[in-house]
Amino acid sequence: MTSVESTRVKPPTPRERARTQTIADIVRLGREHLALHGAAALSLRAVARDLGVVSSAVYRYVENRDELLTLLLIDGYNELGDEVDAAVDSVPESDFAGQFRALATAVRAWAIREPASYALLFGSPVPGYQAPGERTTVPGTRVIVRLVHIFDAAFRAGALDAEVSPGVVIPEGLAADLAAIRTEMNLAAPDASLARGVLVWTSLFGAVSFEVFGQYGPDTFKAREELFGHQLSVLQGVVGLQG
Amino acid sequence: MTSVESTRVKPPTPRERARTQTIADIVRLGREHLALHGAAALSLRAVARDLGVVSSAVYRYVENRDELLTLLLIDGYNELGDEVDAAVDSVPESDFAGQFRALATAVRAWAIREPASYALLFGSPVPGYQAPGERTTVPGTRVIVRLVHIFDAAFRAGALDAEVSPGVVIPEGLAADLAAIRTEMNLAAPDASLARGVLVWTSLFGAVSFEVFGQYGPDTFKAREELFGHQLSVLQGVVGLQG
DNA sequence: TGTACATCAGTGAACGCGCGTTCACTGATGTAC
DNA sequence: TGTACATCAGTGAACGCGCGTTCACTGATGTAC
Repeated sequence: MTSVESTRVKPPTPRERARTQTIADIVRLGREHLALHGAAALSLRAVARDLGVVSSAVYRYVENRDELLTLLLIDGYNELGDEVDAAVDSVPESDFAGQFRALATAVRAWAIREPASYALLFGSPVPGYQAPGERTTVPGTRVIVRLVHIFDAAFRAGALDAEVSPGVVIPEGLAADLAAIRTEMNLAAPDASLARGVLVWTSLFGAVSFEVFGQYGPDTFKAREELFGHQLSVLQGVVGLQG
Repeated sequence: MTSVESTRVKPPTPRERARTQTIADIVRLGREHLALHGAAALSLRAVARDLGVVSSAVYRYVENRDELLTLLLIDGYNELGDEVDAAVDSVPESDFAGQFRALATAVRAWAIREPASYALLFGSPVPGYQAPGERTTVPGTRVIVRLVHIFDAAFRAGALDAEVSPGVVIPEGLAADLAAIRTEMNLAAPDASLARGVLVWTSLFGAVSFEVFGQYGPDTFKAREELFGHQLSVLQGVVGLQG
């Protein structure tokens, strides 16, 4: 296919650059609209208005409303993923507990800064919209993949206490699920650690969601950063991460 | 006030009974609509259609769209609260771990059965809608109040290990928040136990939300009841609940 | 028990609004010779 | 370098739709005497 080669070799034409820029503008304006009115009220007409263009013009760039939602989903996952990666990368490789806390803190900071995008990614599903797995799975799993790799690296380095509470047994079906995950992600940690890792994952997002979605109420917790920090300490203990 | 006394003494007139029934029908139809199209798309016109009545007629019963949302919110909180209460009450008073598991299992069962109501109560906030605290706070706190009382009763009975991990300290601001909660709810448990109780609370709803909102993906976990049961066992350990 | 009046539920028309999406079109930008 | 044609961005009108809310009204139900 000559056309594929040529698009790689040739620099983008002005028209192509304009097109890329316009799509980026549409995503940006979509996010603003999301922040103000929520995903269910996201409208192509409103984005067109903000873009200074007639409503039918956005159909040159986006197939329909659902595709705009998909673009926003991917954009959100990648922004979160980038910030999480940067935060984790700034901690020494051997400091697994520090990496875990950096990841969690980055998730919380992004969620508080971008509550509408966070709600789109981790809140109630948008009625009538189904994300296309082939486009969203990879960006959508960046945080959990990174988290699992921190735990697994800690285990391989002997920094993960796999015998936190030997009394709890892993039932058969769960063990099968965990075995499949271990194979697919090429992990070394035992069932007990993986299962606890899953709980830490859900607990982290549970804590962030409660805070972002206002479940704590307006007055009950004033020291929210301290609360979150304490929760991280306890979760560290849950998964047996020393530090 | 004679009118107040008379409304208490006299049996309701047919008209009053019809009115009560119609409001109940509106709430029921509102919930169906919620389940099908989500909170943001909840419309008085659709409810009126289902009720077999002209759209303006519902204004005899409900002030506006926001009030219908409030009714649905209260209805959901109370249904969940009733089921949680029934589940906990069916466990012996001395079996604190069993009570905790009964509460958590009831929350999960209700959430899976009523995902749209669960999303309204615990998912992303509805844009443009602010719940009236004076009407929703009491029903909205039934589950956490019940959970805290299980933990506190366990502590008073000596069944709560308050020294689960002595290494973790409670920072000053968080301690102040916890002290206020202890006073207001008349609790006996120490800071460490209360703080861990908060984490257990957020973790419980985090796990349920991930499952109900589809964050686990379609295939990763097939043994979801086992996963949840295991998570409860670990959370029991987190708060130091023997059993 | 019968009548006069008040209360209430429900009607139907109307207001102004925003939405997603299609379509034929104009005019500017890019490409092939 | 210049011209002819193809591609593309954006326009403007239109389609059919549903929404929240108001208002004057009709007719049935309830109440006071």
